[in-house]
Amino acid sequence: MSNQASSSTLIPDTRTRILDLAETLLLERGFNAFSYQHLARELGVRPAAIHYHFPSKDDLGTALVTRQLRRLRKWRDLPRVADLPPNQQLEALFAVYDNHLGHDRRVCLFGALAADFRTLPAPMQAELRTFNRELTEWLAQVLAVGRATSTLRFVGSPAAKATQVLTTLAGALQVARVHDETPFQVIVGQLRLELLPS
Amino acid sequence: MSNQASSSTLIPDTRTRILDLAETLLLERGFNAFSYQHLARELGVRPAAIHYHFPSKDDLGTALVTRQLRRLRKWRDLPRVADLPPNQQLEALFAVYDNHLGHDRRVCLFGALAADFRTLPAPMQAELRTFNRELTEWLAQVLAVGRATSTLRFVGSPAAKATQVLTTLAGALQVARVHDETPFQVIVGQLRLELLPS
DNA sequence: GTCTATATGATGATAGAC
DNA sequence: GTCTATCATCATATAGAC
Repeated sequence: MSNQASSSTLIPDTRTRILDLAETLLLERGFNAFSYQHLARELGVRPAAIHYHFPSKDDLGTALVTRQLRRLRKWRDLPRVADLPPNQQLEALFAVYDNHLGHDRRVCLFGALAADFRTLPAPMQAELRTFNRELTEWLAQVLAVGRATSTLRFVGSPAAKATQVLTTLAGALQVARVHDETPFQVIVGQLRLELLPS
Repeated sequence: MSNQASSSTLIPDTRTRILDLAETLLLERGFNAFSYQHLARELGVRPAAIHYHFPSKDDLGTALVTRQLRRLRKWRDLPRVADLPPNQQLEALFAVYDNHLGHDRRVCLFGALAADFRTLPAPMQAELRTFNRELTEWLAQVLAVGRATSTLRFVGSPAAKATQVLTTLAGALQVARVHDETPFQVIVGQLRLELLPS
């Protein structure tokens, strides 16, 4: 723990370098499409070196989701996000997905793991459920306040709309992967058109 | 070709049995999560027997997408679908996704392949793009007619709305996989609420 | 504490038997 | 034409060197 990502040093330690690379491969190719060999080759070490930091691939996968969950909570609670009006919180959410698009059209964590879900280790499944539940609850709250203050507009319950919007955004990144950026922009444009009062 | 699925016999030939099982595994576990061994064990043959019918896994994968594309075109052109009014065509589409849900919460073809897209062979990628494009074009047409005849209601272009709705449906099956059927029903309920005039 | 050499099994694919 | 025995390679994982 001498050189963590959270410290002030600029050079990440091996553990963090592994996590960063694994995250890239997960979001760009899928969990079952990269191996310890891929990681090791890219990092200039032997596969077993990865096993030291993450005994099994299950451990690595779980660590990846746990880190993302930690990031979600941190992001959500940032003053520059938490203190925004609901319509701008929604835009901040769009910006996160747009940022994925800019990083070589990465899909989001949920979109990367949903299809292969049944092949994932149980702890990873549990963490991903928590991740999605907390994100949905956050957006439901944003939507509820937004409608109450007339800065957002929609029919149905805030919880239902939150589930729908997040599902659409996850899917939009997948469509962008299969085709190009256009459908993503089209979908987000459609969401804005529907949610933001004219 | 002595015993094809399209013939009147009830016992599918080996090739069709392979395709059916591979399709199940693809939609329930993902393309990179099943092997020729899995197929062979289940079918009671050796892995190399699969290689006879589909020389490489790439060939098998491509055949799977091609078959689904053929089915899509057939379904779309069925009188009982093509002759419906737009709102009922939309319901017919929902029924297809609901049917996936009923089959052990299978995701749709697109949802199964999008995350791992970059690891797929080029012909498979091309077929999946065609599949998604044709489905979107079909729905866009349904939506256009629906709005013109006041049986469906939405803002934005029919093409944009079609892209959004299909993306949402694909995502809804993925959410159902990760959690349970509830979010799927919630999302489809939300789509009905928004698209069908009250 | 950190990593390398090595083992064991699964993977996709070939050559050849029936 | 259809499938089986076999292969080379890659997968994850362990035991042990530094």
